Amino acid sequence: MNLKQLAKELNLSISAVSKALRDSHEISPATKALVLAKAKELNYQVNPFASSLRKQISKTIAVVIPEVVNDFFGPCINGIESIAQEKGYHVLIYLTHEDMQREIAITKLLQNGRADGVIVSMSETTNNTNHFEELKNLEVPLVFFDRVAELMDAPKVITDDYHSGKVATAHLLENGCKRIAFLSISNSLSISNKRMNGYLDAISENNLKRDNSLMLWFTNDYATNAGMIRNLLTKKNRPDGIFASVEHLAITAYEICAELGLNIPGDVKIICFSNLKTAGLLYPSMTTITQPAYEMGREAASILFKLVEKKGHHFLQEKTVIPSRLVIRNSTRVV
Amino acid sequence: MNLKQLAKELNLSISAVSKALRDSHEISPATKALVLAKAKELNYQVNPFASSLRKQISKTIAVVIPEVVNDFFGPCINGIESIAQEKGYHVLIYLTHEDMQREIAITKLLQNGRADGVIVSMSETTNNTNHFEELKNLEVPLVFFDRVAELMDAPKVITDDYHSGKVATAHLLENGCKRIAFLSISNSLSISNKRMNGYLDAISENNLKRDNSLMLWFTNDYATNAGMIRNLLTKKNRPDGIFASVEHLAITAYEICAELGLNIPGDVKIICFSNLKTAGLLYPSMTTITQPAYEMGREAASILFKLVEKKGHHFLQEKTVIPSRLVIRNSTRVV
DNA sequence: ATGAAAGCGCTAACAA
DNA sequence: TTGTTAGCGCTTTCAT
Repeated sequence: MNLKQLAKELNLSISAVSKALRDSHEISPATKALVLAKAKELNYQVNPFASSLRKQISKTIAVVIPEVVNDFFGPCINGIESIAQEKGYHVLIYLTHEDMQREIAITKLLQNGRADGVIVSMSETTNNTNHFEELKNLEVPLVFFDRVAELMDAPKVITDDYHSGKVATAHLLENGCKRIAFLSISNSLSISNKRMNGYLDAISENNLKRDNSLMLWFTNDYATNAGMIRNLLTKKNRPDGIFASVEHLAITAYEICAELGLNIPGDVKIICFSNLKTAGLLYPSMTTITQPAYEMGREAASILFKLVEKKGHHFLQEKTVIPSRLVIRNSTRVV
Repeated sequence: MNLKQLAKELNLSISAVSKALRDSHEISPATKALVLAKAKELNYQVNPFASSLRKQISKTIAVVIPEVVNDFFGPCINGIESIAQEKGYHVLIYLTHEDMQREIAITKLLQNGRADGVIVSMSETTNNTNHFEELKNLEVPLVFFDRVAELMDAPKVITDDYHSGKVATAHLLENGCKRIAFLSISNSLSISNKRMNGYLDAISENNLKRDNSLMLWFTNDYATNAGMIRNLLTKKNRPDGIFASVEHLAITAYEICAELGLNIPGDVKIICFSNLKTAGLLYPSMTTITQPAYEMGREAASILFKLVEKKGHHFLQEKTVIPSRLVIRNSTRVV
């Protein structure tokens, strides 16, 4: 069923029908009604390719991400898709599998107008951004999120690690902690440092003294880590609060507490970063800070659509920082 | 950059260039080389809309799923996308948010050839399949996975719950368990029963007697559930193995064991269904059965492409059952 | 081996 | 208010 057939059925010209369907002001209400009714009756749907070819608009955006295996990118897709659905756009998904070569191949595919805009979270192995620059030069609107190309002149959506660190620490302070340990891994310095600065500022703003013996950087070896935490928790001046910047360190701490007979949250309060939906279930007495994945997806999509709708006008180049969420899960137990 | 411009640059006709680019046998090797070189130089990319319009083929598939928030649909997308990328197809994602009305709206969007085929996992609220029948009548290849439309004549990819139940139970038996409890929720009877039948058959095949007091169906209330498990574990003939058909029941059991001073896996061995990547980390002494989400995605996509490539020939209508995986996580501890 | 031309289905400028 | 027509860029048949 196409316009031609529909027009014939209605004894109207193709263009009249086309205009009626798009609610053009130059078509009489009566005709419009007629056309709409017939279109519905015959289940007419515009051919997206003809339309896109003619209008040079795809009504489609592309999302280029590493994988969809963790608790972050899934909700991101949800956020992006929800905005796209609102705006009547379609969403193409491309996975790089953390491989720069695939990322390059994918951006090639997007150089021909298949998508009106692209949302990207870069692969781990990506060490230059020429392929993204190419896209940009082709006037394809581009928004980065989470794993952003720092040096590129394009909108970026990231979480606020400093703020998260501060909020997490403040939460423990508000709950009576006086000696808060900061547990971190050292492999992504920028994030760790931001979180640590939040931690330090929260402490000084509460007129407490910084204690370097409470700040620990961990390895990739479980036994070593467990030992470090055991040391921390058995010394006479042990912390009454633990802020773990990574989930697994919190879990280890959780276990060591159990081993040492320390009560959570009675003796030690633990807070950590986690996007695990079931974290509350798993650790009823642990508080978590959640990356606002869904919101980041929505924000990235919103920015992209602004660019798409004013195609070529790169008026929005700054970084958008979305605060993480403090999720206090220890009050309710959901089963 | 389009064919016309490229042809002009080369002093060739549009059709010659087009043919050369698609490696037609009616173009001389010399010309082909010339064309390819120029195309690369000028970064020519075919316009997908013109091509699709002309060929009536989109080189795109659509995936219609409820959400991407859990540990199941994420890996599914990975599986689907990996096959699509191999085949040179693009992947459109549509989320129903468990809402039948959205699902209907989405299937409407797919009635105009935008996708060459559709992979569906139905929304919870979907109570009839007219919208899918419509798609099918339009000769759009359709494959269901996980949440399948039982009554529809279309390929379906599901997991093998009976087999999973059997394997889980057998695993405990092989590890010396004699009295294995079966913990289940009652809200999805079909799945529960299948898993239970696997459990029962494994038991009888090992010449053990069925003990109905070891089979428990739980509620949605944590306290009640905890009480039931506490009862189970404190009676004199307590089980030495627990097969939980749902993750949270296993966790509760895990906690009650701790509370009662029962050793895991020394006194009680626990196995449960879980797609949580971190399950092994969280519960080093617990074994899990994993839904093969990634494989299901790949399988669904494979079947779909068979249909797409022989469009209209619905030669593959049977159910594909993919066995779940037994993941023994207690041997290694990944941090 | 190359080129001319029709047309996929739609939109929009222009005519009537 | 409605109709005519010229493409959007590509593929493909048919001619050369």
